[in-house]
Amino acid sequence: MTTSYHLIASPDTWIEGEALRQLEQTATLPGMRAAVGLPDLHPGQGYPIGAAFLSERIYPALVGNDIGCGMALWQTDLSRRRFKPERAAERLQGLEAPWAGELDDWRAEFDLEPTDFDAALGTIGGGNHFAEMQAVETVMDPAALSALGIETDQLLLLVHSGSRGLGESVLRGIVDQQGHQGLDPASPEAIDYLQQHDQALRWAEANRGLIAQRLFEALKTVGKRRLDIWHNLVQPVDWHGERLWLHRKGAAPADRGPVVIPGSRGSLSYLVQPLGDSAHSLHSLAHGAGRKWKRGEARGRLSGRQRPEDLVTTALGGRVICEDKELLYDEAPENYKGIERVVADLVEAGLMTVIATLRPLLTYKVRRPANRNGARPAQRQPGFRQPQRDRL
DNA sequence: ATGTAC
Repeated sequence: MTTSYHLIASPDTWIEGEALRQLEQTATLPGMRAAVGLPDLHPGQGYPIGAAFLSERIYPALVGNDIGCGMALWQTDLSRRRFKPERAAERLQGLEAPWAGELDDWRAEFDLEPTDFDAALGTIGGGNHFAEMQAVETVMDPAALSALGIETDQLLLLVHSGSRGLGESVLRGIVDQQGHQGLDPASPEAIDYLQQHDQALRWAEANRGLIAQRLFEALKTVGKRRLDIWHNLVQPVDWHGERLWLHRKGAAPADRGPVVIPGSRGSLSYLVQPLGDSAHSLHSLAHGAGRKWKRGEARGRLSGRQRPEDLVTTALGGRVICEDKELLYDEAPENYKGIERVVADLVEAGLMTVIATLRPLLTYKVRRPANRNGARPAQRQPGFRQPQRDRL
């Protein structure tokens, strides 16, 4: 069966040919009913990222390895006026190490069995994952903002992370056994995969919660969770009376209330209100700006123009903690499409409205990465330099 | 994306 795909993006939005080819190819998989590319669509490992798929069968490889990856937003009680990014950065240390506290309460709260990966519970991970202190920049919908319980004079914490090694092991387990084929939802393999997948969703949610708690403790504040949204998952849906499977791979849900669509660390993030009937978009939205350049290409592309010390401050005046040079280049704002275009596409498609924009003040990625030889600790990060406000 | 593959 060949299913046509639907792309939600204006002609002005640049989308890589390889991503479209992957979207088209994925739409031809057996049992596929609908495939939607969102404006942050970009190539993944065989399957595109920034897409949603509706199918009769369950495709673990479409969800990918980071099952349960998503965004969570907290309201803190830190005054935005009194916040000193450099002081806060000094307090944020050792978040890569296993959490020293007791995990039993976390497991109980999120209904988790102990796993071999629990030492990573409460750690951010690599790639595009981060924890970021943000300030409300512009409010477009004050009523929706206060309904969410968000105060404009106190900082927010946005956490983007997933299920770390656990999701990876769940995917590897099923792919080693079944390859990339779609699973019959009634089969024992599918039932077993879904049970592990659902646990990985809860683990990822708990992970974001513990990451947030560790930052709150370091910054001597507290926070209240305002939303926690998965963008990598598969779930059953009732589609006109039929039970089908909705896969989201880097796609935020449009049917779970407000979501945050972050830009790169150098641009604003958008807190948005999904709208109305979004069946043609498979009840999905973009999950971010979308990469423009592949990981690993960035250093070669940028290192001639920008040094590491240039990359630890952003055009919006934000401070970045990232002591892994490769990662610092890989996640530089230049690697990402403009979030403004992505957001405009979704608004013009009638899929959402903007509640508020959020400004990144301090982005935590990683300190002291494990060296390839495991020996020499990373160089101390260069000091904070005053951002160039005139570029705003 | 990942206690990464060789």
